[in-house]
Amino acid sequence: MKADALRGHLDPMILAVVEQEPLHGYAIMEALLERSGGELDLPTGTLYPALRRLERAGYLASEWSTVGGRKRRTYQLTAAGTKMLASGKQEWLTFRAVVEGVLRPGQA
Amino acid sequence: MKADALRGHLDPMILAVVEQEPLHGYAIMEALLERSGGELDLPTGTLYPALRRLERAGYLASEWSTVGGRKRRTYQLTAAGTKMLASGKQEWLTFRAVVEGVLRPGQA
DNA sequence: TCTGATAAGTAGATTCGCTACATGTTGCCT
DNA sequence: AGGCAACATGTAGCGAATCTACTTATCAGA
Repeated sequence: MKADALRGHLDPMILAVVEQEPLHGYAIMEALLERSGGELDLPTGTLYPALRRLERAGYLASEWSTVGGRKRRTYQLTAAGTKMLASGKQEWLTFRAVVEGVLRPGQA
Repeated sequence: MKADALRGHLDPMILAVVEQEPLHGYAIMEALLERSGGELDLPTGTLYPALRRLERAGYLASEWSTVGGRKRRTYQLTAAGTKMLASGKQEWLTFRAVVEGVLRPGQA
């Protein structure tokens, strides 16, 4: 999968994996990897800046903790993040309709 | 629809609209607009550079003509472009599966 | 002891869609 | 006659987000 296919779609995906329960960065990476069937293996240089961006934007809130001698920053959805996720899901459906309307992926 | 959602997805869409018949730039814009149900209204500063990029990459070939006193550059798929389109469609399916696996857009 | 997994981060490059601008023709409306 | 919308193509430069490559540190197991 090409790198910039992800552009603009990563944010809602990150929000989606912390929807059920708060997770720390590394766990978010693993969750994305698992939910995508092994396709979405984000480099840390993508994920960590993205998390900070989402926090700065007010969609995530973070908290430090230490588990087994390792420091974790755990992220959870804010109210704004919940709204953002909902609208992100909606925008995905629109986007999908646009691409498929143009691409007609059924046709060989 | 956000601007950079399009990133990496525009190329196969452009190739798709010239699949059936060669079209000139302006007609490609209109075809995209129509097939997307009015959602995909590309600025010329996006489309024309994209067409040149696709030609430089060998996926499109162009030819000048004059119709009704107006100059047109008509683009058609090359053999490489046809292959690229096919793999682009395939990649779209993978991408869609990844996003939907993570997003679960069915869930509110 | 050394490697791999866990954990978080930054710096800098690249890419591409965008805004804004530039140019010219045709045809319709007033 | 004049003006404006639609037709038609293009460039320059900006900005944002993902990437590669690197850094730091702990812990478990071979």
